[in-house]
Amino acid sequence: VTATRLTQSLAGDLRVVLGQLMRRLRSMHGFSLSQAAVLGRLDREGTMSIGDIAAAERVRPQSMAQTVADLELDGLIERSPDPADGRRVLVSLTASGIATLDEDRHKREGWIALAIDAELSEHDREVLEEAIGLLQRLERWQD
Amino acid sequence: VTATRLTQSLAGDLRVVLGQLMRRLRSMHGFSLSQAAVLGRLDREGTMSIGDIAAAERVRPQSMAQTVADLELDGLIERSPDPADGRRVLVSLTASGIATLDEDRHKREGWIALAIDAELSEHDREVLEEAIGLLQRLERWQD
DNA sequence: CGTATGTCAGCTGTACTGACATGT
DNA sequence: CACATGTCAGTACAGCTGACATAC
Repeated sequence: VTATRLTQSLAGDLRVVLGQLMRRLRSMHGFSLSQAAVLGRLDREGTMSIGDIAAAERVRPQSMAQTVADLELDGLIERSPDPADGRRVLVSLTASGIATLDEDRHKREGWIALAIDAELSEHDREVLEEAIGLLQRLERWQD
Repeated sequence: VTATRLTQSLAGDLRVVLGQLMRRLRSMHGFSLSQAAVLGRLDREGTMSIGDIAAAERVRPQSMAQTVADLELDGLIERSPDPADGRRVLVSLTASGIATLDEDRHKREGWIALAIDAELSEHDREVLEEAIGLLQRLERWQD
């Protein structure tokens, strides 16, 4: 029932590097990490509702509503009611949001992606992809 | 210079699963994740100074001082001056801290370790170990 | 009516920077 | 003296829950 000492070390190393990565990710952007994540996703996937974005980012709708509200204050996204369903709010990038995203990409946005391209071999990328699947399984594990 | 669309997706998936894992880790414990991390580390490595713990967890000494102060208020750890260097503060588990850690292990502590033992094959564990090294390289990458 | 979507308010946890006291 | 260690105060960020309004 008890985890082995070796597994505990592995788990500890994982926990520490997760924390480091999260903090480095946070510190890299002019806007916040959550905001950058939303901008990038809208750019990749186009207009989405708040609930859709929340589901994709795996946070509560209330949390995403706040992030989207912050982005709207900065003029980077635009909200409009869904003509087909008055409850839904459609979120899309503004011209200013697209420009900001482009500009930021040349500096700091997409940092993980750039690091992956610069640092990892093809083999490494395959290992990372497999490991992401493992991490997802761990996250979903129930005692 | 620009990352490929595929790498961007990989990076996005990684970012999302990192966030999920961090949040799940946080929600699993009676005490906070940082507190649990410190208790576990003291148990594995014995008495350490605040600076030592901060370095191992890769956070600033000021942050660790706060975590340690919280644990002291709960009576789970004990602070004592280093007889050999009056600037240093040695931190060790109290009897109550050891008891709390033991008790919690049977419920929620060491959750990642338990999940790894339960969910991952020997091959998976090797992949994870390799991936942790890759994540460390990514974290240290400089543009 | 019940259900779904989004919002408002308040809270917790985490770690940061800058300024400082004290000990070597 | 300078340097190291730790602490205090203030700030930023991220996400949560509960209560609620509105639309289907």
